[in-house]
Amino acid sequence: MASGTSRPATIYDVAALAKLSIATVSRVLQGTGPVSAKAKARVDQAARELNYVPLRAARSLAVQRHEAHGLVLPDLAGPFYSDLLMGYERWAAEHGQSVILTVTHGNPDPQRSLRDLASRVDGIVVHGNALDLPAVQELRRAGVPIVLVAHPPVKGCDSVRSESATSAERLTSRLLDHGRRNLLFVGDPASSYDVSERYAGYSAALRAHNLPVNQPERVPLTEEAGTSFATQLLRATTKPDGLVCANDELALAALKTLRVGGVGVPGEVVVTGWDDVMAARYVSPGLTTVRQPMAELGRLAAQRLHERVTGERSRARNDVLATELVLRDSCGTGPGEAKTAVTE
Amino acid sequence: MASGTSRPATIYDVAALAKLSIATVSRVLQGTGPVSAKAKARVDQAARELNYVPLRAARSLAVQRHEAHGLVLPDLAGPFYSDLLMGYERWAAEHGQSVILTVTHGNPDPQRSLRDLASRVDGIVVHGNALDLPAVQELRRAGVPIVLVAHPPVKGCDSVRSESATSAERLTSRLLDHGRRNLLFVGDPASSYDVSERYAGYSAALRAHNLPVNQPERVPLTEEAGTSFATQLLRATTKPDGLVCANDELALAALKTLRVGGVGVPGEVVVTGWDDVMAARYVSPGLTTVRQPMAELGRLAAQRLHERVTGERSRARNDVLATELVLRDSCGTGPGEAKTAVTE
DNA sequence: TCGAAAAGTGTAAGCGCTTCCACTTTCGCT
DNA sequence: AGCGAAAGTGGAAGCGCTTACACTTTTCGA
Repeated sequence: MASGTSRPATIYDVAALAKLSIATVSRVLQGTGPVSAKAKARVDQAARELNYVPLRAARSLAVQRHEAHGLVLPDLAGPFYSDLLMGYERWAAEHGQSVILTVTHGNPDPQRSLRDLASRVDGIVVHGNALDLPAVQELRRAGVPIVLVAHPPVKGCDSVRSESATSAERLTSRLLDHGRRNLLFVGDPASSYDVSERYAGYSAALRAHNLPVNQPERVPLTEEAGTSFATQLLRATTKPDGLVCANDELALAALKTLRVGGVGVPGEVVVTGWDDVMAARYVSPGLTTVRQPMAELGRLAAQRLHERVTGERSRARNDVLATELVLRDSCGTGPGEAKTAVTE
Repeated sequence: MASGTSRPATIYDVAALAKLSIATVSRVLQGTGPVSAKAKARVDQAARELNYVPLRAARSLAVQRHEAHGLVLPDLAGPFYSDLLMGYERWAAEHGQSVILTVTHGNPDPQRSLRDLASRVDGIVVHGNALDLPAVQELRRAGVPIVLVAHPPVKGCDSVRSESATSAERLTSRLLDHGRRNLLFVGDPASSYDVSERYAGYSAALRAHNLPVNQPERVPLTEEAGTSFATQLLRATTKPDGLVCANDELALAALKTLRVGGVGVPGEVVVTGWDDVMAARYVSPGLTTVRQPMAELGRLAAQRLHERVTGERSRARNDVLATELVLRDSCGTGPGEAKTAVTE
């Protein structure tokens, strides 16, 4: 029967109740080593009776393993990181690993959080936007297995990311092929590796069309930045005929601001984003964007880390996952092009 | 100097290098007990040199404390749970607690995940949609401190939730006051405590206006359900003049489907949602909805759990946080009502 | 029927840390 | 100068678990 609020049962309690040694109890519960059916039954019974759960800390200490992964993310805003986390958690649960989350953005003392994390897990997955290189190197020096997400490969670390440059080039080319000649990349390439890749792809497309590569509009990847940039654009005497935005927040805010300001989208200006957030489907016109396989990215990162932790692989791997172009009306070339004028 | 890839340093290594006992090292590093300045300096130096980080498992075992919280969520889709998690993580980081996440939806073996979780943390915060009552009770019996989120109070557990019924009543009343007479609640109240409260508030408003309380449209809280329900509505001979939807996904999908189908919103039918997701601001007309203080809910849950864990409070508390009505054009009574016809 | 191998079990030594207790040194007084 | 208290330090006993190793019992083939 349940033991009320007394201190939780230990392996000794179980052993005593089952009239066996703690060694046998351990063997039964972990399924290691040989045990008689009789012993197993007695232990199982006793354990159930005492509501016994082995204390992780003690087990970890003994086996030198935590069965836990650390996941370091910059943030959780947007569906972006949540999906990654979801995918990760799912894989981890299926493989009996716990996941300990650390968010760096706004963290009062990331250094401390990291050290703390490192001492409770078998390995760490770090999102590129969450930590700078020195911090990652420090972890590596401490001997912690590391997998990088959305970060350029680092010697000795695995990495997992989604393809960016080529998609951005395809996207940009599409706009150019449909006659746009005065595009502008909105968003600061320096804000993350992913964004720099997107800008690189954008630039490549311009070059391929023999157009001069213009400087990006270096603004943060937020709705506020999108709004204020677009507001400013409304007042400008000469406008670009297309905005290739670094993410959907930026794109949505700009799109809406332009529309409200009387600028036709996609008529006068086309707009594209990146990430395919939910709002991209609901805004008018629908936002053309690029979808990344975030959950898959998370799953894969978890798997790669596990391989490292268990030692079943020692050569570093750098995976790149494909993205998907989602064409909607905001780029004026989508499948629903004809509908553009009518929508809403 | 960094120690390469050898086994991580232990407190013995530090003690040896500092020529002191492990007891003193521990005292220095944890800041407990008296130590001479000289000893402190030597230990700090040695620890830095060896890149020493105390092993959590060993510490946990010794002090009988994990300095970690478990957080059990049903899911991470939508901004909803992410924000909660964000708020939680933030508080936890500020107070030196790690957070271990478990997602139940789609979990191959929630039972196992839970037991596992329970043995690595000092307490657990459970979202009401994540676990059923028996599972919670089982945890309680095991003696784990528990805080419930968005769950009706349970004897002996703290709980934190946001106000629902009154907001729903206010929202519904507003529609009724503006002449709507044939409302319909969309979403299954049985799907969660929160939703049942919203329906209760909706019902209360109808009663207060001496209108018969009609049955809710019992559909899941998803975009798909919203779309198919609205599609069906388009074919119906007689339509409600307002949809009070249980969440934004439902509302957005319905709103868009109706619009595309030629039904005027908010002219013929008003629509409201719940949660204030990002898309609610970008859809046309803007979606009237209710915003919950998710991050604050997370923060508070973390705090309440901590109070329980540290034993600084033993009487259960049940907190209810206020929500905020966000009036937009979709309900036809928003601040921007005049703009309704012009928008987009 | 007998003996070697296999099966089953217990004892005890850690895993790396904290902390009680005892001990030595230093200090602040009278 | 001398004495009690405080400060500083180390020894050693756990915390709850796993797992070598040693031991006893079965099993089973010859």
